[in-house]
Amino acid sequence: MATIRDVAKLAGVSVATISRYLNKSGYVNVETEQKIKKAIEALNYEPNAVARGLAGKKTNTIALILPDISNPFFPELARAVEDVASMYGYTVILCNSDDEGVKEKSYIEVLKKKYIDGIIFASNTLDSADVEQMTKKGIPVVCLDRVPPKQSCSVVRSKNREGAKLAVEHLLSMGCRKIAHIYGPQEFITAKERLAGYEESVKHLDWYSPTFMIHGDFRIEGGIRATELLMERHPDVDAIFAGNDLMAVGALKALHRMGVQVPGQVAVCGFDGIGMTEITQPELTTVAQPIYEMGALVSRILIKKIEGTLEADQTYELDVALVPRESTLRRNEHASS
Amino acid sequence: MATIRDVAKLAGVSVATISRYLNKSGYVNVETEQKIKKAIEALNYEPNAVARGLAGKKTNTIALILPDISNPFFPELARAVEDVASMYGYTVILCNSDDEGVKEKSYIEVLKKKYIDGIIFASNTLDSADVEQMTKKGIPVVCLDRVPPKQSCSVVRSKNREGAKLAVEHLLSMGCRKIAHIYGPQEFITAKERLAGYEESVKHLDWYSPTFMIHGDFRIEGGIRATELLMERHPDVDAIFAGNDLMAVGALKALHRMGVQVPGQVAVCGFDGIGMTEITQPELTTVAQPIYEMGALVSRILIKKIEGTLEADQTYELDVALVPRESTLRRNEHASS
DNA sequence: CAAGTATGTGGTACCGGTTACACATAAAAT
DNA sequence: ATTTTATGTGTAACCGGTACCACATACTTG
Repeated sequence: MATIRDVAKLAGVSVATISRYLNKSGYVNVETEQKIKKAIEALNYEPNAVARGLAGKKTNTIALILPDISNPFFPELARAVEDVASMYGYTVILCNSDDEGVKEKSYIEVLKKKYIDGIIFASNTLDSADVEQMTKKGIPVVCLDRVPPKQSCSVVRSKNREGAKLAVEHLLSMGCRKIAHIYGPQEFITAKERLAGYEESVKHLDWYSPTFMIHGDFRIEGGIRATELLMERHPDVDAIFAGNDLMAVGALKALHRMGVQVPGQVAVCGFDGIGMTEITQPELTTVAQPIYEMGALVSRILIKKIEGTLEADQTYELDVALVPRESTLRRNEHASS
Repeated sequence: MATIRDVAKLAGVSVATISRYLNKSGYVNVETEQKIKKAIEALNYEPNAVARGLAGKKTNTIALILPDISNPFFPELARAVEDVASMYGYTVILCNSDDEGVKEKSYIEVLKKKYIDGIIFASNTLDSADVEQMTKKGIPVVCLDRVPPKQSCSVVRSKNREGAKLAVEHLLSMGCRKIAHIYGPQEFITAKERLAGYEESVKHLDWYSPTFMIHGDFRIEGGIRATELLMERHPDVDAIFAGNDLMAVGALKALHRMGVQVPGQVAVCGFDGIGMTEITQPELTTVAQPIYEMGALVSRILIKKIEGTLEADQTYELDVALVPRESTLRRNEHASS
């Protein structure tokens, strides 16, 4: 591999001039430019990114820390992050934290040593102290969805509370009268907000009771167990709003096993809009987050922070959209509540 | 951030000694060791990975180039790769190639500049010339599943032909008599081999005809279209073996739309063993590849090559396993063919 | 007792870039 | 005519490590 000094020698100029040429910083004469071009061509020269990183403390690398890439919510997000990053000339490091603070911290240690330019957090546990520490050390951080908006960094999230309301309204409009909610672990702000939205929407209704709210783990298995518990406790429910799509899938599975018709006897609605919702039978109604857009946005924001184009930390709240599908399709549409 | 020279100064020794201590290379006196430890502690010193990378041409970073992380086959694989990598102290860079040669090459360019230690290819287009070029430049490459085994690098793959035979045999044992195959794009060696396995298994049967082999694109949509075409052409098929799970899901969807019972009228079997197969209705029988194990293995092999523990390029063929589920469950089990 | 070897440490070139600063020249402004 | 200012280029320190080599002791060996 040729180095900048080789190029300098061949072009008959100094390394400084080459560097200036490469970075378009400072003056370079047109003729010199030609000579340099030729030399670079001839030597097949590629500037060494590591050396650049060391000298400039910038590596054009960002990290994406998420709980688990094999959780179906994240691949699309990761794809979006990487698409935007690569568009801007950045490379993406993938980290699976399993939502464990220890792992997160150990990743951060490594990433700092590697002069990573910025971090996207889609993982949970980190408290704002940690984040602040990062940003103070000059490493921009952007958080995604799952972080309480104590403004120590920019945050991209979506309207969970509103989404939950959309779901409940939709179910009501479909004629459902007893709508249960399977909520996710309350450490997740998303789970909390969705639960709150649900509660707000239903608490004034005559059938309302806290026993319609059942805990789940944000995974299929949890959705199954919650649904079993629910149907035992309230055989008369006619709708389940799950705190995320995975649990909704679980609900579907459980109901199918019990021989309960969906949407005939019980309607089911999820939240997130992951691809899976289109392959269940019946297809799953869901409150879709714009997953790809969220990833693209979070990536763009991080890069802007890195490049100094953006200063103020801000919270971006993206709209969610109800995607009505078969799992909530009922004959008596638009019945009055 | 403290540097090695700060530590040296505080400990009253030279940087060389610190370096020796850090890398456990060469001698360091026990007492000196204590002083160094203290100094490191006091300064909260962390060696700079970029500087190390520049000096040692080793970055403890590997790249995973795959077509698209949002293809459900890859998240689990990526997870495995990252798990193993992080266990060995490596960091993983994620690249989505969309199976486009141009993108692959541009990633490779960047990765070389970054002194990446090795590359895992789960992407298609690269020919062995490219791979050879890499390995010659001292960058170890390991290929996954989708690459023709012209031995220019180590390859991890699974037994596609055998898997296809398993699928056909299973369908036959379930009493199916006319088994169609939706094959994937023939640029993919996996698709080719599965097709070959299918053909071998059925060509001696009296109903065999090339018209039972239909082209699909390895995605849900392609599975749907292929199934529609197939059912029009051969309304009498009683089983579909799809070249991958996504197309099997498509088949399921198409059949459901047509009002064809699965497995009653038509049994469906996929290939890959992605998570989706457990959430369809009916659940999908599939020839499961050990996806996580493949990822873990490929990662381990790459790291061994990087660290010189492994020299000879080898091909690892992993076993696949038929996972029988509802989509092929037929009354007349074990009927004779 | 001289030579050889294991132990311990320091000086410094080097990895391959960036960039501050000095210096030179030509054109524009005063 | 002199001072600015814009243009163009080179020298060398620096980023923060690694590792080769020299050198100094303290024991073994022959």
